[in-house]
Amino acid sequence: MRLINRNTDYAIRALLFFAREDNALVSVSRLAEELGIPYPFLRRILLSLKRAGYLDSTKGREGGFRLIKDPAEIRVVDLIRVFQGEVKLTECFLQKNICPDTESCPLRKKIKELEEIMVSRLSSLTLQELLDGEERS
Amino acid sequence: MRLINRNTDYAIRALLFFAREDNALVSVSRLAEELGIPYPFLRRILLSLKRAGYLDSTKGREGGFRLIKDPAEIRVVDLIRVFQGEVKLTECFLQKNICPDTESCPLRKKIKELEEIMVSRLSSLTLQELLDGEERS
DNA sequence: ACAAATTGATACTTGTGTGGTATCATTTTG
DNA sequence: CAAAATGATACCACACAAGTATCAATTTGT
Repeated sequence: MRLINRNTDYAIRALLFFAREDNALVSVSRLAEELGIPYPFLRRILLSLKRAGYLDSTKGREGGFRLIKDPAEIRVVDLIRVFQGEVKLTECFLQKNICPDTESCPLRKKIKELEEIMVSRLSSLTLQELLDGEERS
Repeated sequence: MRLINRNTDYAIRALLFFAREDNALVSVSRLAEELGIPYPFLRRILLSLKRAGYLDSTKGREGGFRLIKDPAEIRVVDLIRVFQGEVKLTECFLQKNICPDTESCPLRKKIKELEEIMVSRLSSLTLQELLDGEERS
């Protein structure tokens, strides 16, 4: 069971790097080298982050990506949503035929409670907080 | 992202059925029909539950499985462990090369916190509680 | 002008895990 | 002694995750 997948993980690392780099323009090739992430994989991730509004980019030689959002306003839960979809602990099969009635199933109710706790915690976790955590250690 | 998979889900439903049936001997074929679960799949699940100490069985005609544990002592977290392994939100890749130092990575620390909350909540959730929840609704 | 270096877009490959099936052996009982 | 049950294990199919490859468009240093 995995809370965040590789896409999300890499995305967070990349955004932290951009933030530490003081929002400078950084090319994928440099970033891939710095972070030890496969170049073509990272490229696709940065494109997604751009489409999601976290980065902008300039093409051509000397081009690259740049952070355009305040780390204090980048929430981990939203990054998870970009790469993995909504945070739902009760996926697919619990719903359909077997357990049609959401409200009456006590197991589903309990899992739903857990889900709400997770989402609320993840919602309050921002990249800024992760940056602060780095410095302190 | 899924907290419990199909094995665990079916296992819980099966154990609840045994409990409601007052620990009587029930054959896989009957149980499969009652719960609408594919027979051979359910069979394998019950075998696992037996090996894990929740059920015993008698062979032969008129044979079947029987619950041998108090629902108040069957914890959902342990059932998850049987079918999905330890509850770990930080699986595989966060550990190895990329982020070798467990303690210094603020993201891992946060995820670890979440994991502890989940495990503690799941540990206090027993089948008896699910049974009580059913009656009330 | 033009080649090199970059982003944009998307299709492809590969490995693993989940959900489910099939088969054969053993045991019990009407 | 056949039917019906458990015991054990091998196999199959699909989905998803992780990663690769390719081609087009854009910019810039020389």
